[in-house]
Amino acid sequence: MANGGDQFGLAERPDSDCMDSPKETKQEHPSYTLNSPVSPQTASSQQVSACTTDQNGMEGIKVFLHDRELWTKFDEVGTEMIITKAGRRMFPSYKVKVTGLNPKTKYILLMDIVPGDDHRYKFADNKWSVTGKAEPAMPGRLYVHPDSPATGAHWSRQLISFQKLKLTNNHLDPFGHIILNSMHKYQPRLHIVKADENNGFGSKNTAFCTHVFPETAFIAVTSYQNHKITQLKIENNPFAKGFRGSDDNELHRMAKLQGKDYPVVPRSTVRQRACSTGSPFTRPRRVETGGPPNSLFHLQHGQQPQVYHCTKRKVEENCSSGNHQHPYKKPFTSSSPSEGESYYHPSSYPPPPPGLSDIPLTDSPYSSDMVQRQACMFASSEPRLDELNCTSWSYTCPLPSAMTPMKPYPPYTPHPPYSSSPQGSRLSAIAHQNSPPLGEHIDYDPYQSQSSGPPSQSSQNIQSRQLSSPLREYPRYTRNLSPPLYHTLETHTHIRCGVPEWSAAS
DNA sequence: TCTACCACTTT
DNA sequence: TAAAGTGGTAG
Repeated sequence: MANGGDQFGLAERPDSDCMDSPKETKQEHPSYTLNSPVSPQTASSQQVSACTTDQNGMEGIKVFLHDRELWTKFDEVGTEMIITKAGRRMFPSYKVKVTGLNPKTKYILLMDIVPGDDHRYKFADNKWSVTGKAEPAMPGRLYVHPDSPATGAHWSRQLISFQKLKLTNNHLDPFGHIILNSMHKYQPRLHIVKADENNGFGSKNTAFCTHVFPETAFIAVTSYQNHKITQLKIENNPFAKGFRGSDDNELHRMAKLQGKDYPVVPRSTVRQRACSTGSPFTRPRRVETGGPPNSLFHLQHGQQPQVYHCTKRKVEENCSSGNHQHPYKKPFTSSSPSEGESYYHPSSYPPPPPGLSDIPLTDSPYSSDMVQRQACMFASSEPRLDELNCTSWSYTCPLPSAMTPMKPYPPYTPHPPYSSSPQGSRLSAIAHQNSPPLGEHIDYDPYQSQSSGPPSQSSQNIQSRQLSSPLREYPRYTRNLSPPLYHTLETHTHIRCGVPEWSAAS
């Protein structure tokens, strides 16, 4: 973030590597990619990392962050996202361009937001600093893109926008919004899940890959802390246009708002004590080798990033009814790719977001229905996709085991009373895996680009963790439930103790 | 730290 | 025109 890095201490990303972003005028940056569990892959050392595994058909997928320049601006100051009881959209909006998808294969695109570390922050003296240990992570929720499932051709056609995703601090949120804790750091992640008939969502080996753009990390707040962020929001968010203008205008406007006939000093002015550009949070620099930033999941020394692939498996019949085309909704109206995008490496990591298995991969009446809804949130379920059944959604949230293939989990238990559940889907595992604070669980080797190695311990660890991790059971949701609920998959994010990925400035 | 409300804006 | 998305403010 700030200072060329990021305010939160995420590893820096190579800037120069705007890879081949097709036609886009703006640069796109590939995200870090982690592949599903089956076979570990290594991210390419280049800017564009792609899923290279040839086993699950996810190889070659590249994701580019749209408007990366804007994200970077925020990141340099220390991005803050407002969270409200009713739910607040993210700004900048999370939009991506995806390439490398098989035009005829169906995919489900979803997002989740995992803890960036296990700290609670405070903003004082114009800087963020750690003020304590993080609150227990909320049940992770997945936001399934409303167009899901859709063919690769569809996803590749235009910018994919997640702008309707909303953040809330209401732990009992009934709308399916992503639940976050204020003053905590988070990292959005994108998951691409293969949804063809041979790779059903509920299958054990659902192929998927995860992409993480470090510059999209942010601290959740109930009101802006850093005035620079406020100004950036006002300057760039069309809905905040009313707050733009000259100082005089602002004074008059505020006076009017306050029913005063005299100018008042804008709060921003008062509050805004020369914000220092630097932020206490500096992301660890990426590995010396210069590979892609390993930011999120900081690499352990000597460890290589691993990409996991889920093996394909036939979709359970009841889950996937085939490939009917689902009526695509209106094309994204979001700015065209040319507006600028940052690329990022696709990171397909181990566990897909929890609850993925619950998402209808194929067009089924149900999926169609989903399509019509905005966001599909999924309550995370079991860690294992294979166990999910499409009839009812039973969500048990295990600890994010799969996330960290290489290391054992520290004794951190965000959600103490987990009821063990025999079930677990890999997808859900993904969610769980994803849940842990970034950087701690995923060992990601930016340099290893092609998958070649055996799953190694990763998968083993994942499995063992899944087995050993306590599961939390959630009520079963039937399709008769209100729409919002259906779209939400909750996953338990798990905060681990350990070295914060984003070093806190102190 | 959080919430409800406000005026203003885009959609 | 209505609905929804903005940040600011008071409490």
